[in-house]
Amino acid sequence: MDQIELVRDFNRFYTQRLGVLNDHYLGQGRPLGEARLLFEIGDGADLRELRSRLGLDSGYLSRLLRSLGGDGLVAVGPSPSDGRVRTVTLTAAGRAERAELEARSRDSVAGLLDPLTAEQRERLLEAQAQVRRLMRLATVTIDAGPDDTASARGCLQAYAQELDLRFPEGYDPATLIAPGTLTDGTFLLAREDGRPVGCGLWQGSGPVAEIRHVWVSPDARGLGLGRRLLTALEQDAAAHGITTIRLGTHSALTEAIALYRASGYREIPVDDPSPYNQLVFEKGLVL
Amino acid sequence: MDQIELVRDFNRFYTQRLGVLNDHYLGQGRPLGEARLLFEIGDGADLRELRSRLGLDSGYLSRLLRSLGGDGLVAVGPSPSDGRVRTVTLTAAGRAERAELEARSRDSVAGLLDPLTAEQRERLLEAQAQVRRLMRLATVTIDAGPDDTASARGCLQAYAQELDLRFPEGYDPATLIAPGTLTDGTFLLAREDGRPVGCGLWQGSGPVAEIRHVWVSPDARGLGLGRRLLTALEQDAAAHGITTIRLGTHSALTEAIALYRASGYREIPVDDPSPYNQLVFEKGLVL
DNA sequence: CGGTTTCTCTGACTAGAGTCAGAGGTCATG
DNA sequence: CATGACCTCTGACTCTAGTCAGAGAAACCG
Repeated sequence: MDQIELVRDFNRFYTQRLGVLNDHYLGQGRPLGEARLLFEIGDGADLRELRSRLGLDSGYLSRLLRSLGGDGLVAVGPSPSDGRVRTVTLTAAGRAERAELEARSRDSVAGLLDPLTAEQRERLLEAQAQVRRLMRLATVTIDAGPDDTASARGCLQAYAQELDLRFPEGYDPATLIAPGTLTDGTFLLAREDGRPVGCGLWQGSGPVAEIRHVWVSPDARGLGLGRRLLTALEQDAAAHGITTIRLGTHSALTEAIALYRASGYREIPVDDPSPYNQLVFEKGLVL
Repeated sequence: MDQIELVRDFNRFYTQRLGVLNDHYLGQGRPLGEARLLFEIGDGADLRELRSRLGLDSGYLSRLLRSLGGDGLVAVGPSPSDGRVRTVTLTAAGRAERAELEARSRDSVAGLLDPLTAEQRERLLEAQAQVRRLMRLATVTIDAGPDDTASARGCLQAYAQELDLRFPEGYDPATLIAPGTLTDGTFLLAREDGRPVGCGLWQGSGPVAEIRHVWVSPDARGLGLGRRLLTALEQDAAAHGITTIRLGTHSALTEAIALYRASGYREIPVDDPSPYNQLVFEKGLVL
């Protein structure tokens, strides 16, 4: 079996097992759509928000809520801030039912873990975490785009804020590339499910260009996304005729430095106007 | 988050990702039930067999096939061997459609693997295999039962056959415990999705009892099922007042010997009537 | 050979999940 | 205060998935 078949086989296996688990804990009169809604309402939510979060038709949502309301599980009322919007909250009965669903779900998972030894459970969790990290990494998209969209600005701002915290001397946001001024180079934005989770850019017209502002959102760290971004930047630069890439970094950014070294960069003497670039690295690119 | 929540969280993550993958490749007019059927028909199958394999109502299956037949994808005809039974085969168009479904599925998985490096793919596959092994192990049930059911006899026969192959001197099936004669002791049968995948028994009335006939089906090896069976036998014996457990084994069974040593058994001098028991191990039980 | 069992098909239903087109209320704005 | 945008609700549908009861043909068994 090749890799693709192995993954498909695992997917089949896992959906089947999950189906058994889910049928077991949801098999209690309540249709799936309503059960999902009970969870998503949480401590009250606007219908508008629920609709977009669950991707439901407004008529369908209305009907689901009426059904739940008929069983006394939810109460729908006007939003205090906007008279057009309606908010839904769980009643005591609704919270009880949600708690029962939660408990059933927990029980069915507990039943799964029960026959395993403590060490086997650890191994299962670690393997699941590994699968998840790699699948998250695989589904992050990296695309070139303008550096002055809201998402791009958000990433760059987060980057600046983080450096300001991590550098003993702080970080002056004016050091950032001015939005919209990147003409010789490419800005790459990484997204997970549409949400921006990282960025980076390269800049320069000659045979030598510089990589700057490589940043990965805290909740997407440990996936290997920094490396993917770096590789994507190198490939894009090489495709634009760049043969040597440089980058400067601060000695406080130890993980970044390790990544650069592991990616084939070698340190060169510092000759850089920026006070933050305490180390400079260089790598030759081949197309 | 505790272990149960971590597993639930992974399940949510994986179903969501799988949903995206599946919607992508099955999003093409064909309802899920019919698509599944197209796969399961394979190179022709009896309706009776399909029904039991997929757990379908006979009326429902009939209708699904009529719909597929209306699109010219399948042909239903009488079975050559039994006039009551009908067989269904894929037409050329049906094979083409199935191939297209397969290709879409493969493409969507290939798209997932594509951004990963070769090493990351390896790690993903290994982690998936690990998850699968542990989940298989966790869902195997081990229950005490009579040793003369069809399932039990099947396991014991397979055990004898395998020993006959592995022992240079062969194995005499008469050495097996005679079915139905196990009075002092317990026969345990391991099942995966109802299918027997292993067995084992302990026997003896005194404070000392013997574990015999521990066997794991080849397709369930590497899961850790041997250890689960051994532990289950020890616990059952201890619960019946046994304080010392012994077992004899053959020097050709190296994995079994390793398992016994790792499980706290220590070798004792051989004092056993069976010529196959070249080594004897012993372990004290605590309730 | 006749009765019983097995297998398939048909018709009549049900429930869940979701879509679509308005109706009518609420809000922001010129 | 009129207008358009926004939000929710209702009624009328559709499609999928599945259940149930019974009819009719074929096979099996004594």
